[in-house]
Amino acid sequence: MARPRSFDRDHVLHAAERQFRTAGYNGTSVDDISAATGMGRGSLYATFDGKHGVLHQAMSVYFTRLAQGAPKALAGPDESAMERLHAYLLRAVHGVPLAADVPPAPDRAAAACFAAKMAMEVGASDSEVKRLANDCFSVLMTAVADCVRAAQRNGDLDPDADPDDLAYLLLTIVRGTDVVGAYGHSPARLTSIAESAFALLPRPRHR
Amino acid sequence: MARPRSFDRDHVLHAAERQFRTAGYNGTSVDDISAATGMGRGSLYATFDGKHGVLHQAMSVYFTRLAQGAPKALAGPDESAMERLHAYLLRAVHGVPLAADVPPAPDRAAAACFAAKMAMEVGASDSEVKRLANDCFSVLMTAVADCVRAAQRNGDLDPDADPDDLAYLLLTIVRGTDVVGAYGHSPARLTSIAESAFALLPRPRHR
DNA sequence: CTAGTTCTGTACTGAGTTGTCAAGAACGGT
DNA sequence: ACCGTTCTTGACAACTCAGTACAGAACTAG
Repeated sequence: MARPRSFDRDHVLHAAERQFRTAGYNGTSVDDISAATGMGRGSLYATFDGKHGVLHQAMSVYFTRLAQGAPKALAGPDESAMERLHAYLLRAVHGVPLAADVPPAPDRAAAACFAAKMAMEVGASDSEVKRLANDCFSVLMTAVADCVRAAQRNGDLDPDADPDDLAYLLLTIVRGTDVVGAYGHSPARLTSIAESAFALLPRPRHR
Repeated sequence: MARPRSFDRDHVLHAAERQFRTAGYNGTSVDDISAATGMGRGSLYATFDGKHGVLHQAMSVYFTRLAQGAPKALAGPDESAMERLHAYLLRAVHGVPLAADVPPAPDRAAAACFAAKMAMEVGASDSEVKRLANDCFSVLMTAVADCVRAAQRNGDLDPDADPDDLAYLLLTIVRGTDVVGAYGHSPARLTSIAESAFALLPRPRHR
């Protein structure tokens, strides 16, 4: 009946995410988004209701990606829960990739968690961004806390430790890695931080 | 001989810092800076060379503030080194205050480390910002690492732990707290994170 | 009091920005 | 083949912004 869309919504929001990540929200104009996505101004406004809308929906897609990826990366048999936590910490060194098949990022500041970066920049004046970022965090929290519980069941972590507290701390470290990475520290240094964190996880009391 | 300045340089840069913190670099216009500082456009350009200059010099002042405050907060007798580390972690919950006598911040996103926030937003495209932020980090690193060494001397921390690694990790956690705070988590939650981190610090091997 | 120097306020320019609109293009049903 | 519907494109007007220029104010040495 009508003319079909000539773009793929997810693909467009993906490109917008990359743009927002590299230049920040206030650092990208609608024309930048237009260039990055290939969509014209008019279509952008009609489809996403301008910059605000593009950001919100891009964050929503990002959330979906996390909600699928994080549990997949962290769920599994109790025996290998510690390995998964270890791998998760080490992967944080390279930042959050745009997609599974895309190399994480050229410069480290653009590799930070999209939700975190937007929350830091405009979260104070845009409560929707804050809410979306919080949703992303919650999804990660659940996945990490579950993995911590698995490690506890397997006797790799102190069963007396509060798994939620531990998960909060681990995610705080992961987000902190984004910041320290933005300072320009080498991947080797970030790896060393991640390893230190892993080494300090509370092991079960000896015997 | 000539007309004297009618403003105090440090006071102006302080006001600019507050503005940049709350609205971000790209979110504040020169007029915003003018309004926040009380200086006219002309004077701003003549004195600081525009927005770039204001940011760089504001960060420089911030660096000076850290370079004085952090060692003061973390240096002291070995016996109380652990207490100082503990207090430092807990203070991070409320963010970095604008000044010693000013309450840290209204909303938590503006309470994050000024240097870190700027590095995250524009560090990728402004290497001077990256450098200044790194300087801030280095100053903190030295102070924290020294305090860790003091705690080790006093037998409160495992002497086999690398003090630099530990300091990097602690600062990563502190910066991560800024991010988690920006998500909107309660101070109680942030305090819990800080306490968890402190509890996991490596104690000397029993006996 | 005057001359010289530095600072301040404001108006201006050119570039860049946002959001809107209308004209045309691509489709499917009839 | 036509028509209604939906999408796209490009242009447009109003506005904001960064940076500059200039005229005048504040001050002091002599």
